[in-house]
Amino acid sequence: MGFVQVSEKEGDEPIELPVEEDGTLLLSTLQAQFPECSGLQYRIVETKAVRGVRSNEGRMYSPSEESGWGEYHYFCVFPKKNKRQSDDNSENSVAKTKRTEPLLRCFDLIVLGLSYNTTDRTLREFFETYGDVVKAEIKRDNTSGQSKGFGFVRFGSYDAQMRVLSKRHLIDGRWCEVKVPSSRGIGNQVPGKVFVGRCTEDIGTEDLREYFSQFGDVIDVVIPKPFRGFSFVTFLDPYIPQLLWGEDHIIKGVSVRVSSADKKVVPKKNQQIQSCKNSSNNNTNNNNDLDIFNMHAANNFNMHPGNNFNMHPANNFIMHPANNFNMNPFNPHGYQMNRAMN
DNA sequence: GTTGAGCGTT
Repeated sequence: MGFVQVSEKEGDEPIELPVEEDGTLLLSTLQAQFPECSGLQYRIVETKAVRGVRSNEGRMYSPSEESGWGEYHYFCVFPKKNKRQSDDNSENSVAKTKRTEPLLRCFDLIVLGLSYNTTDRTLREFFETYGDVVKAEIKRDNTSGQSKGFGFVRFGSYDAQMRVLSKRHLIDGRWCEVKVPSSRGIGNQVPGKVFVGRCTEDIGTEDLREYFSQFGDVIDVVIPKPFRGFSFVTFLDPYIPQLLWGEDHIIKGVSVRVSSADKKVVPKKNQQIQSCKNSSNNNTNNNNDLDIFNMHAANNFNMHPGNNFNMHPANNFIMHPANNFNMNPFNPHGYQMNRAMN
């Protein structure tokens, strides 16, 4: 039974580690002393070159059959720190930056229920306690100058924005709420779901899943049959879709069009609704081919253990399952149970 | 000068 001299860094005081009967050093033995270590190196005295120790399936092999580990001082190799963040492919590291960057972007928030006395200035002063206020504006009647009782506020940091969203604020004696404006056009969207237009027939479910996984966990992919030139992709995280719209997405050389997936009104069995296309929604997408989102298997996001929806900082006030749909700050009206469910 | 659910501009 022999020992190998190993130190964390070259030149450090070495520790002697026991080798196995077959002359190999177990990676587990090594990691018992150097937890993050993934391999060993040593320096050739004559050439001053650094060599790596061969390792396979948890075993490290001595440099030579005859002389074993020799008198070398071995030192540890650690995984590169920037590499360790993304453990698989480079696509994922792209995804991570893409995933957080748009999320951190601030936008105007609507402040509802304001006192008619509240001014731009008092509005700003109130929200400055949360962070840097870029803009604070009361909406007024053009002719009279009378406040309409609502306004807009914009923060400099996403952190502040999230702390403010969807909770009540006592401003000038009135309880007000801050929401994402419906003008952002997401009122009728299905959480986590995107409509992928301009698809070609050779773009299969796995192609879609593979491509969109770089932005977040994909929990469902649907290509309507017969083929109609579009498909649907559902993310676990309901925030992902709005990060994707308007961007170029190229799958298999095809520039597909990603937009919001809107709720479709599903006719009840004995109570047919004449036409979905004549319904009141005036969205420009031909994507009203959806199930009602909360009936779809892929959209049971409230129940999913890995769902971070309820964990979002903006959603830290209601944890009751029955309220989940109303917790999304990006949904100004709250989701409603469709009658097809009843 | 009243009221109290909603949704604004560039």
